[in-house]
Amino acid sequence: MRKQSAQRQREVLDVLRRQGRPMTAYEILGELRDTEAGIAPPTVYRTLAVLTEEGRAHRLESINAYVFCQHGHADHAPILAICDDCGSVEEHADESIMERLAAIARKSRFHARAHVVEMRGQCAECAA
Amino acid sequence: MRKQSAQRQREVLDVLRRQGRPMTAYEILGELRDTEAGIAPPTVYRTLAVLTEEGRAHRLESINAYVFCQHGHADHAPILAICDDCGSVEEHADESIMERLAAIARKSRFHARAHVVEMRGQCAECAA
DNA sequence: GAGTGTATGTTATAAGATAACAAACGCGGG
DNA sequence: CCCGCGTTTGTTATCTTATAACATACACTC
Repeated sequence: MRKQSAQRQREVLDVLRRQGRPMTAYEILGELRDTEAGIAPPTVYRTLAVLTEEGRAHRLESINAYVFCQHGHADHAPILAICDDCGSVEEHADESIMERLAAIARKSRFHARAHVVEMRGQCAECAA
Repeated sequence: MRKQSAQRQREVLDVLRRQGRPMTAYEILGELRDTEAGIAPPTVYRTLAVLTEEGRAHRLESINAYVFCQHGHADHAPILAICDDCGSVEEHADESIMERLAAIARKSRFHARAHVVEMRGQCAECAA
């Protein structure tokens, strides 16, 4: 009755894609429980760790939630614009910001392994 | 027996400055309890909300902690380099990154109210 | 088919944050 | 002066987020 992690990952990713909005780990857990009774938080967190590591999902640090990765951007960190009104997230990429961050890191000899770039505010629709 | 919020804010800021490192809300709470017995989490969170709002302290979204603001940078968001080994934080400012973010927001008509820019990795000392 | 290393499941609890209500203060009008 | 009322602060309880620690099952090799 155990599941291969690859299958778990697909399931979680499917939930995120279906919903198309940021979800907390516990919201995802709730969805998974519809089809699989006894599943517990650590399972979800472990799966999300893999998915975010691989860039197939993103963690929204400022709201403790996760979204499906829109962009197939291989390795550059996403810029996430989070609407505080409707909860939607837009994903952007910008090479120049990443370069600039790299430059700052170089200058202070900081070895960056991960970046977090988020904007909080109102999306176009909610601001209208 | 009540305290003016201004005094509370000074106390919290003093703790953060004294320690010179990121602290969680509960760590700050612990320090405050040394001098003031019955203080509770909401008091600390409320004070931190004011301080971060005013830019006198920063919240580290990716590690749920707070630091004293080094820079007196009036209104531009800080770029925070967090060392995962020793926990130190370096604060940077970079106008061009903020402009670039503003440009991205403009293009998608996103109304940004706050920015989060963090780097996670190893500081110069720990990488040496 | 026993031994061993790794992946997954489970239980329990730690850590972070806030809702909801209560009490104190401060200030303007009577 | 002191009453009423809005605002700030304190308190209790609870909710949400996340993980430690241990248990079990599987996969692979010899």
